[in-house]
Amino acid sequence: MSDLLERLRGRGWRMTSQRRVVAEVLDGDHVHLTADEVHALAVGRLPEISRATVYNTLGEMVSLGEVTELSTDGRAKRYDPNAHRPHQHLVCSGCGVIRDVHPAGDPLTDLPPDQRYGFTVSAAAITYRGLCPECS
Amino acid sequence: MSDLLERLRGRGWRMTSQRRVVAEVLDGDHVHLTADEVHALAVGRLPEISRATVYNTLGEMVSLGEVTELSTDGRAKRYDPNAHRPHQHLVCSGCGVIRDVHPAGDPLTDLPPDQRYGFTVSAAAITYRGLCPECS
DNA sequence: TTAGATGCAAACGTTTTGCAACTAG
DNA sequence: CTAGTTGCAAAACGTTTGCATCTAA
Repeated sequence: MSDLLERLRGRGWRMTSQRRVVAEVLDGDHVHLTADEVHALAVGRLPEISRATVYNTLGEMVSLGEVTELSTDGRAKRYDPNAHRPHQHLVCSGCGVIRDVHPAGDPLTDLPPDQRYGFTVSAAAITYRGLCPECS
Repeated sequence: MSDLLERLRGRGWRMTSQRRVVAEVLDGDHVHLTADEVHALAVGRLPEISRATVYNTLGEMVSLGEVTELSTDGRAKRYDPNAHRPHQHLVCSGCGVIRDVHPAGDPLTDLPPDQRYGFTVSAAAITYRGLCPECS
């Protein structure tokens, strides 16, 4: 729980029941959900919410920088409500579930300038892959 | 160039003109291509090759472990023929182009056992993000 | 009151699949 | 000869968009 809703409110973001429910669903869970999973859970609280609104809302949260989009698995994107605290991801190759992990050090500092090829490097993400207890 | 074709032949993989052309196109280029880009280049050498065959062939190469699939950007997957030599990726947020980089150290060793949550961790990939010289 | 959010359904880009024809071994 | 591969077209999948309606501020 990282108070996503508070942060969005604090930014003066126009609040609607749909947006609140999307934020609550995303923030309440510690695994990272796909857009469709968010929609399924949101429907439980607000039956008339549409898939398009969920997609649009998630996209806006990403643009605001309050949510991170994870394209880590080959299938649907997953959304991470924990955009402020630096962390990395542990992905199960079997079921696609994602856990946050916090290895030591900042990966950005490990890429020497002579390996940046003129790029302006601004972020680094580490994805650890393996099998979760259930899948192994 | 990493002799992808040789490796595939060495595994007794049934060789056809389509498969050879896909392997050549993928291996000949140092940027990492999308399936559609591979198809476009393959058509230049073998006009009747179909999109489905390119997709299937790339998928098989991935299953064989000779090619790595990169879902790094929100768009189409890209394919990396260099599945042996350990390396990381530098992705342009503007145009999606991907470069190989070789930072020091093995990221796997940076994830302590108490952060593995029962997972059998087998791989770690670092994605550096930024803007390439053309996009910045 | 009104700029902006919603729901619907249709479009979109990427990838997979069913099936008959073809071909490497 | 035959198991495995191909091309085609259509379907599947995740996601985005156009537009009329509705609503938070």
